[in-house]
Amino acid sequence: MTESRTGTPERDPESVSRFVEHFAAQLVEAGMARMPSRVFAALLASDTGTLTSAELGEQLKISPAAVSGAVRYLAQVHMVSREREPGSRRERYRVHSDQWYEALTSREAVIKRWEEALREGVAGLGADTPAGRRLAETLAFFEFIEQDVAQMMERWRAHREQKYGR
Amino acid sequence: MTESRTGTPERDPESVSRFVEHFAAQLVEAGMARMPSRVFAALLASDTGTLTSAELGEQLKISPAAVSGAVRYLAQVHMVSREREPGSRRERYRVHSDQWYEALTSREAVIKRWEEALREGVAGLGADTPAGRRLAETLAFFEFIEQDVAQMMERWRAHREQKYGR
DNA sequence: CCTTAACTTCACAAATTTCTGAAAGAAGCG
DNA sequence: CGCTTCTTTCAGAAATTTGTGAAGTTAAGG
Repeated sequence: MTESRTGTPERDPESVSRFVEHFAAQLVEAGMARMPSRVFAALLASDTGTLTSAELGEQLKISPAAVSGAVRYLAQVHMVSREREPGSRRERYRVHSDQWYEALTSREAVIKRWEEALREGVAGLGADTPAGRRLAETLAFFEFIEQDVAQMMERWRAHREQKYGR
Repeated sequence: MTESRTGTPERDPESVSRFVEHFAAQLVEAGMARMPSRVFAALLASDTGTLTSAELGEQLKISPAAVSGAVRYLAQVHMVSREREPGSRRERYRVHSDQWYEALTSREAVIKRWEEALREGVAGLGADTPAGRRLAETLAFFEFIEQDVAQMMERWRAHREQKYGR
């Protein structure tokens, strides 16, 4: 990696942009809206893991309105958190790894609603019908997953600690 | 559950439809397109776990073209499989639980592409930069998940076997 | 208080996606 | 073969989603 004379590794905007757009495209393909995907990718690729609205707008060439909307969504699904710079009306947005891993894997709210729909389905179709049994088994699967994913995250934390040091 | 005089549990189309639309709505909210979601939910709620194109079209009040498109997508992501009724040009579509649990949890292709994008990002930004390190850790997380999810599915199969008998 | 910087909301134009009807394409069956 | 039944493809109308500029809101700092 090339370095500037200050000792700070240089950030090639070209490389950053290539990653941001490429990674965002994958998120879009997985069902996430375009702006939130791009904003999130930009945060991931930032040095400090935080960016202000203005920085996001400039880097991604989007309006303040678009930043606002994207960030509202990302905060809602706990993929980023918002911070107020003390003594300023400027806002900072941050990716915090642990937080977004959780958001990604558990999707708790989503799974909970799937389970709810399945429970109603079992009740409506009858637990003793073939379809009812299928729905019940699907429900059992989700319940299992939900519980097991929590354990998986613990294993991940242990794994990372061992790999990167605490 | 009420039964008809034939001994077959009755399927109240009203209940079926309520479930189908409700569950499909959750899938849509999770990022899946509307028609595939509805078709999939209808299959889940069917007695045999299979339906023909015509049945799907009639039940969901959609055109043959819409069925075709939805089913093409579902087959592509391995959530349903297509079968040819022997001695007929009629096609049947089937949900097979194991199959779609796999599809849902692993999303192998998706994760692989995420990993690829992250790897390029690490290379482009430099593994020795703060951002590069963040991407590398994210990559490590996905690699860990990918491997652990496979084990989770084995645990599920064991769990189910014990719960429902093989 | 007033000014001003920053974020948010809103209405709308543009782009995209979705679903349909119609036509074309397979494949069984005589 | 050719008739018939089913499925797929395709062009386009309709609906939805997206992103913007402009106006509105909030709060810091005189």
